[in-house]
Amino acid sequence: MSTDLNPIIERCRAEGLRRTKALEELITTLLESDRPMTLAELAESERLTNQCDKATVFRLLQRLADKGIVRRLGLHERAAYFALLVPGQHRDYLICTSCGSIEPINAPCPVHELEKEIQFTTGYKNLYHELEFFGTCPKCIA
Amino acid sequence: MSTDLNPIIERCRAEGLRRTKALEELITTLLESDRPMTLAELAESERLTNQCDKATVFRLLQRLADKGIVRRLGLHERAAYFALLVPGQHRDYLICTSCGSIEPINAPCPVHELEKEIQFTTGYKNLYHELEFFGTCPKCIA
DNA sequence: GTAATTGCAAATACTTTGCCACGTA
DNA sequence: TACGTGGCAAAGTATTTGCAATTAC
Repeated sequence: MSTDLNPIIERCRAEGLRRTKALEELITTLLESDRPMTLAELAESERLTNQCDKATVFRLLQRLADKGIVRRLGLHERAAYFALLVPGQHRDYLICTSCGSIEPINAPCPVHELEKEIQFTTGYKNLYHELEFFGTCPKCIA
Repeated sequence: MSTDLNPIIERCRAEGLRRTKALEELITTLLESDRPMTLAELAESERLTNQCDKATVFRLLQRLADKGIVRRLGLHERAAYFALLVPGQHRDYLICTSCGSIEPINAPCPVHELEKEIQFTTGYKNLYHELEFFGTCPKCIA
């Protein structure tokens, strides 16, 4: 990533977070990574392992997610989700970030072209994808 | 879902699974649900709660996932993933189901149109999406 | 000085396994 | 009969919290 540390720290400050060494190192680690990371990976990463406790990293991530500065990926409940795989059928989902409701999307999935392209350019085999939309549902807005 | 139970059971049989009451009820429950479900939801669902133990549901799901009949959603490690949220920047990922490596995708994301449409038709607010491609990477194929 | 932040340890939550009994083929 | 499957209970792993001490502002 080519983004700079300071503007992000400024956003944190604007949200009322204090500028601590742990915060700086955490943001820097995420900036240097070009992919999502787990709590364990972060806590044991070079910059953080001797800097602070895993619980601190956890709480930082929690605050940052609250403020919209990081995002926790996945279907949000702590548990794993399972779905039946019906040949020739593909489902994408719409999930309310407030009440957690999940509903299937009817619209045709616009990703298949890209999927083929990725298969071609990267050499990955057996490609499939997961696509989820998140937002606040009408009930939760009211 | 409008799909029928028997063909799926037949696929299970073809994969060497035995036709048990628990298997039938589990598949039926997943068929009746139009969204992914957690282990706990399944184990406590009407059809299964007095039918079998949670461990049984777990092992069934495990076998079915092995055979490609159900899919476990998400980034596959048991842990939660976190990513920095950079305004104006969106990332999709390509993940190897064998070695677990994650890399960002450069191609422009083809989902924004659909996202707007969903926002319009469903009344959800603050929409965003997550898109991941899964497959076997070239290294793991070799 | 005050409130946010941290470390450490303990508590939860969800997942996974061992072992022996049981049911399907 | 043979081997996949099931129940129950225990172990494993990741997340989350309590509380007193510390630090940023």
